[in-house]
Amino acid sequence: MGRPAALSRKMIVEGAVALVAEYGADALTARRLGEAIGCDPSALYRHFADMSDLQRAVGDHFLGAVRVSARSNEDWRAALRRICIALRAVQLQQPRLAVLVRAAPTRLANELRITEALLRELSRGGFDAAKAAPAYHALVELTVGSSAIDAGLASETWTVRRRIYRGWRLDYAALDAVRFPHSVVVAPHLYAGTADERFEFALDAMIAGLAPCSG
Amino acid sequence: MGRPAALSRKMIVEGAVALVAEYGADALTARRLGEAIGCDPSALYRHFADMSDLQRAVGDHFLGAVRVSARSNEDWRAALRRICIALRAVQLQQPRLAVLVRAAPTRLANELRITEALLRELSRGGFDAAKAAPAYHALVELTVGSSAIDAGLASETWTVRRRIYRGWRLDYAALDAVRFPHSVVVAPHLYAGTADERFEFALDAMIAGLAPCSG
DNA sequence: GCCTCTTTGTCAACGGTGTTGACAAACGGC
DNA sequence: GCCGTTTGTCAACACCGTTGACAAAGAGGC
Repeated sequence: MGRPAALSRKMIVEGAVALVAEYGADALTARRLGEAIGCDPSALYRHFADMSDLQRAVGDHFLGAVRVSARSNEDWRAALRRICIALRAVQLQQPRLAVLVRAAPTRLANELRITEALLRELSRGGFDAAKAAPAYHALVELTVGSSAIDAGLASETWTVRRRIYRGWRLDYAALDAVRFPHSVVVAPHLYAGTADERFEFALDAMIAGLAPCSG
Repeated sequence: MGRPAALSRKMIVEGAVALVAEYGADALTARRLGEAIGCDPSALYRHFADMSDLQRAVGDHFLGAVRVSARSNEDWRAALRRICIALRAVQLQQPRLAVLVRAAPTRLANELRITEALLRELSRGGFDAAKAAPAYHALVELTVGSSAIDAGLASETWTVRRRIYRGWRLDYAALDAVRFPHSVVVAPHLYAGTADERFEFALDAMIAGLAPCSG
């Protein structure tokens, strides 16, 4: 009953995804989305409580790109590593949306799928329920948190990022060697390589620390 | 020469800090700050490039609360742990400002101080320059990233947080046991305890993973 | 067929944001 | 006393999320 709906949550999310894919997450405003899908901005509020509600739905849509299915002959550590790296890659693609996905578990379809996969691999690694939960939280905090840090530069090109990192290294190297002796010494190695490499180093350390000295 | 300055970066930051301390980081807008310190909003732009520049300065001010000086009879691991926990605590106090501090190294006074301290402790733990840098990045990514995740609820009371966590646990427990078998089993342990406890578990795992099976 | 109820999209508006450009005040140097 | 420079003020621009009143359009009861 009532006036027939010209819009739906699904249609709105699809329009929003297209908008974000083309113009970036900053373009995801009520007015721009309304113009893109041909409706008044306020019509969105008939289907979503507020913009953050819509943003969560869009963010979960992007999580759909994370492949979590088990692969043959893949160690549970390797599987955890692969899933976390894929999760991070998606977060980096849409940093603005990642902010909302990470603020609280959305418990939407794709997030649940990823959570289930991580817990599955931990179970395969011998973690019982009580031990899997803190390990899961540790992995998610590192993965999602790392994405938050690197998201700011994710939209820059590889060349620009390298130049920025070099600038930071030079800044640390130029510090007063009396007040900042260790910073000056380590400066050449700070922000070396890519952010992905730094994350993978941290991830490997975390996985190693979760299951110390065991198979 | 020129008209004498009634404002200064320092005065503005002090006013901004007072504003944030009293009304929260959301209150840190050009108009509200201008009203608080008795100047036109646009005057702020004579001293800061834009609002994010000002926010970085305010964020660094709050980092001043992190005590980094070495303590006697403190293991380097314990020192790293203590500094990271203190850094996280500050970030959680001002989550909105933390967003900017973590986006890129501000290389402002207090951030440099903390960086130097972390590198100092890693050096004490036997890390040479090439090994200290990735370990430093791993610790910062975990610490700052974890803060980002928990910041959303940091302003709630202990009671409210507990209720929210319980709601999430119940949501995971109520999932379809066929599609989400591991989630359902682990559900009672997800978001158990406090966010601080979860972070400290992750931090201990990370520190253990950085220096595996050694003294 | 009509009347009513409910849903849904439109419209205009409110209060807020960061930021900019033109202008005036107030100093130091000549 | 003028001149150039710095600095604060003012008004405005272009946005933002969100809300309340209103109109369109179907469903159900009579």
